[in-house]
Amino acid sequence: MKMSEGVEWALHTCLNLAWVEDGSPVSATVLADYFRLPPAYLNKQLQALARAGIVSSVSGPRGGFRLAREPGDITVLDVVVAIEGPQDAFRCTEILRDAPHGEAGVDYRSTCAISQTMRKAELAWRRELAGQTLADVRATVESRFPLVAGQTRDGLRNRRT
Amino acid sequence: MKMSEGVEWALHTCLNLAWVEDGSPVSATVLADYFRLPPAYLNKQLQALARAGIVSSVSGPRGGFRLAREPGDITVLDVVVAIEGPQDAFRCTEILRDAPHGEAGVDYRSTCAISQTMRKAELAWRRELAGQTLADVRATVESRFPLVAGQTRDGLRNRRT
DNA sequence: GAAAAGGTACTCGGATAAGACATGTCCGAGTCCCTAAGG
DNA sequence: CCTTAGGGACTCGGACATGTCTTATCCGAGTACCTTTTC
Repeated sequence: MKMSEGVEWALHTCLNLAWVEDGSPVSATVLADYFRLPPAYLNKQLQALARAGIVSSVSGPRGGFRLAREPGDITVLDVVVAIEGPQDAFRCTEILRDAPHGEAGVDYRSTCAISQTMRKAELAWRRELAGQTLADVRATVESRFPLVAGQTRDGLRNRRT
Repeated sequence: MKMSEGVEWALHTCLNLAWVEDGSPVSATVLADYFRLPPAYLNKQLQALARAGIVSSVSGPRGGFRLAREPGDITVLDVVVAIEGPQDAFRCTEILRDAPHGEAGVDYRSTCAISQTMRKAELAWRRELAGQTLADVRATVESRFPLVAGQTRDGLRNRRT
């Protein structure tokens, strides 16, 4: 059970975008260079974020990506789902149906106690992630490390050609 | 982020073992045939459970697997960790270290706000799974479907050669 | 008849292939900006 | 000098290789039981 590494990239990149005060787009190349990541692959992740409506893309010179919504309206869960997909980690394949007394018409995804337990746990996980918005994370960082906001802004600006 | 299918197999199989009142071992072949699963592959999962001390194995004819502890002392988390491994789904690779102002000596796994958020969510997930023992699951099923316990016992007994 | 040695069949256990998914890369479609020519 | 058409460069977007992990299978090590032989 390994989460895609792109989730980490996407979260940090979204946080960086949240620090760009003017809504000017930042190219995938600049965003990738900031963390020394493969530009083309980060671009791929950003496309997923764009499809999910978290960032909006601008083509052409001076183009790039910007946050499509306010940081307070973007939860960490939104980003995770955008990259990983909406499916749960635990997928009940309803093996009870193949058991001796299994019946074809029953929906074992909802009746099976094990499936319920796993789903309940994932729900708790999602609840935690949905309770943290990008604005919350940004505020946490700014209160602990006040310099970071300015450093990031400058770092991204200097990398723009 | 997909959890191994073996987790579902292992949980259902452990639950079946919890219904074998006498501690007689049940072979992997019988356990696999009960759900029409590939025997050799289920055997592999059972080996992982044995390494984790959840089941104990007996070699030779009339051998097989039995629960190594009381069902009340086996949590769902124990089984999941035995199959999936102890590592978290989200692995912080500390990309902040490669950022412009990143420092080599800092442990970003503990300071990074994003890493903390993800870890907190996984902790909530683990807490849910650790709160459910195999005895709890068994009791839930028995209260809702009183016939299942006897059916499972008979089903496993009949498959023994 | 009882005991012991040997063989046999059945079990787990780890080493070994095949497939699926995440990772990484490349080139094309679209867009804006700059340049330059013409009015 | 102003307008406008054209070229060029830069961006996203999706299609195409590669690596790693899950899935699946196979054969060997070990053990209990049964058979057979001997006392």
